Amino acid sequence: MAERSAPRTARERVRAQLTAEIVEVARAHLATTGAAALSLRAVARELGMVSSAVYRYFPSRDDLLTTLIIEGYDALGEAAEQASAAVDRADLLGRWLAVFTAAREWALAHPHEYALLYGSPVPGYAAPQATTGPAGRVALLLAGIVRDGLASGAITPPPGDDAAIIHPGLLETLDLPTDTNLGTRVVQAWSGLFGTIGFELFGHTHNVVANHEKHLHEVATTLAVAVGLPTPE
Amino acid sequence: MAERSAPRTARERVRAQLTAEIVEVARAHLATTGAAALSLRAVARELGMVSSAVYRYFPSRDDLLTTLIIEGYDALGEAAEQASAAVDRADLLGRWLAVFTAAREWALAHPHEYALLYGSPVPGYAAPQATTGPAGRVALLLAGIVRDGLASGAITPPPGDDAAIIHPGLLETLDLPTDTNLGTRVVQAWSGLFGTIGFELFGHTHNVVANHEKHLHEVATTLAVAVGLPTPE
DNA sequence: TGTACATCAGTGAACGCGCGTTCACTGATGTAC
DNA sequence: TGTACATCAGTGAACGCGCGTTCACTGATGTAC
Repeated sequence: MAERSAPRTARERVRAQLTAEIVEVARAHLATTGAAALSLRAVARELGMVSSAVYRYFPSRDDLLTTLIIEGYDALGEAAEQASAAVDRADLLGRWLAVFTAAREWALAHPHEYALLYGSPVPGYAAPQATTGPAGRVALLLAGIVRDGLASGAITPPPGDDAAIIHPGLLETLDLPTDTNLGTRVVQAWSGLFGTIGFELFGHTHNVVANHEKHLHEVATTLAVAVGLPTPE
Repeated sequence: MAERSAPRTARERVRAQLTAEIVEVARAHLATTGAAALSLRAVARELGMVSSAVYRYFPSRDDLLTTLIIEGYDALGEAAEQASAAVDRADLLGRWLAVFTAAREWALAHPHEYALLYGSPVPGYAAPQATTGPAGRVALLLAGIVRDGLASGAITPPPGDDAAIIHPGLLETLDLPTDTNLGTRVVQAWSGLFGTIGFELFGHTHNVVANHEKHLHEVATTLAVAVGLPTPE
């Protein structure tokens, strides 16, 4: 709850570093064993410490998982944010496509982390409140692009009644109107993005899609049209 | 490999029934424990038999999983097919929406089975060839609606180059043209459907979407427009 | 119809494995006076 | 600067658990003559 201040003493510095090392090893194990099989004992073993010692750093296996999940969402979110920020701010479609592409690339580079974030819930694990913030970063990015388009007049919002579909508090937070379909379409784009990535990663489009990169580009473009973004021709 | 003929002797009938019972209990366990934690021993226990006896019916845990997966895809596929067949054949949008709605309802009624089919791959399990057929039933349904629309002239195919994105053999099997974007859009609709369902089921749209039924309806409509289906107004 | 043999279902014990978590403890590092 | 005490990291043993799979076996069911 209360944030620790920056480590002062030597002991605190060592502690912070070892905590980070545990997370790092756990993340590496994730990449080979998968989330459900992630084992505290195996992580401890690799670090040359006895399994009970890990409990000085994480009160339980679930807390270690929570850390991995939060860091995963943050890494993915940051990759998408950077890719989007590298594009001319006025080029809405360019930013939109950059988010889609960056998310896919991050997922391909970290397939097991992706599965931890967007695959089946880990049995016996309930995600705490702390994960919801980082989980929304990519969606926020997409909503931000749409908001910019609205402000500049580039986007003509599709007719609809978001108030009946989307949580009103969220529309307010995102600064989106309640009497259009924009919020619904943004959510659709968000789940469409990760649905497409998931299908590729989990093998559902094996022998179906021949060029996944081009396919995601098409999906992103179609979803851009759906939110009213102007596309060339 | 070679298909068994219908059971003749009493022993064969008993065997077929007990095999079905094992699968049934395993499916029930799935609904409470999740796929990764599904245990042969627990299933045997519930059936009042010793764990090694199950090996008379399934050579390994993975084979039991495979059976569950195939039956899951088939149950979902059948639900979607029946819902679609109940609609006037000429009402393309109606059939389309029926498939979306039926898939969501099946998923809500069988969340753990859904997770087994569309969630993260079970660690250490590789899906055999036999699952790919049943896995495609819903996609085939969507493609069939689009094909009907093409044949009747109701659909104006979106321009594009499916040949560069979709496996050409598949386009041939589905009897779809190679010089449009229809195949890509059908795949997008397919992954968009399960992406949306997955987001709902796995809690990603908690505090985001207030009315999931309406939301899926909107998503389905947007995707219908994307494949060129005529929609009212 | 009756007998001899083959097939199959189910048992019970065992192998070898790994897991999360607790607890009393030793010894090192930090802090207060 | 030196000493007495408190804090903390890491140890090692243990608890209690469940898992998939193998194997030699008993006894019942089916088959061929």
